Amino acid sequence: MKLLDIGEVADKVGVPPSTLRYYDEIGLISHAGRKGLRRQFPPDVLLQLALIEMGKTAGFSLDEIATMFSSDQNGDIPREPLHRKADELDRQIRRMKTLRDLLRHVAECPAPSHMECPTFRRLVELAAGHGRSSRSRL
Amino acid sequence: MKLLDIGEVADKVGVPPSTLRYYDEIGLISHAGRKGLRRQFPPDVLLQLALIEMGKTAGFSLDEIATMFSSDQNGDIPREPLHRKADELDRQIRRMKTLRDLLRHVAECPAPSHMECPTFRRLVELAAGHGRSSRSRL
DNA sequence: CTACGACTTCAAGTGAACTTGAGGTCAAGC
DNA sequence: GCTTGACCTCAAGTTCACTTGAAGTCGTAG
Repeated sequence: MKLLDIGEVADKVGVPPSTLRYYDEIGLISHAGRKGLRRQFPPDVLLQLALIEMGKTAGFSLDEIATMFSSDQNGDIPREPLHRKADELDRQIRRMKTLRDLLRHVAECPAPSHMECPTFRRLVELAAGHGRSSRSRL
Repeated sequence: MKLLDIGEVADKVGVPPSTLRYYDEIGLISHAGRKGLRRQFPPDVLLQLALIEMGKTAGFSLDEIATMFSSDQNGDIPREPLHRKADELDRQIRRMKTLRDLLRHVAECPAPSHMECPTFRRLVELAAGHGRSSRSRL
């Protein structure tokens, strides 16, 4: 398997090398060797970085992301936490859909102030109701 | 209209008063008076805070959230940016759905290492493809 | 009317996720 | 064989979103 220089990885995924070094340092990714001083990464790192980006988008900390996918290192997969994360994601997705609808509404609604628009208030209340069940520190 | 003490607001929305003071300080919310030294908030602040929570969940910074909904202060609503935010949310939602599916898959998949599971790789590649178009700093 | 508890300000501290800077190393192209 | 540019390390700095601490203020219950 041919290895990728840190610069290539950085270019391909669009993150600066400093970030890759940082991820390497905290053990989120790992290099498969060095050429001189330069870290050389296995191609799989591209997949891993895609996962990391996704996880960040979803609001997970690097720590959470690490534990999410480090599960496969030792072979034993803790299913419960993964299902819980998935459920959390589902709730988040629902809230984000509401927010999206809200934004689109605000963009179109002719009401002078959104707080006075019944549609707006209804959407927010709906969203607030959904959110109440799960407190997620971002 | 009856005003709410900062403590009541904090209890109702489940955030500490310190956070409310902070939001007040940066102008994300505003109080309608004081009773002694205590900030008194108009009831609308509850809606606003629900919006803020939603925005945070969606990965927006407090600054972005502020500009998103400060648009209605001066009466002129910049529609374009709102639609762009909504579109960004749509892409994010799609990525989150993929991540959710991924997590559920990982929880069930019997493969020894996820990186070796074709289903897993397909899902990640699919997600990576989606994500490529939009870079969102979280 | 006094004590209490929840608020107040202001400055400083915290943690996450990086970035930047100084000073150094190295492989590749000319 | 020397220059160049992209990497290296390590420490320190930055931003965001708060939290904490010290010292003080005030409305309400007893």
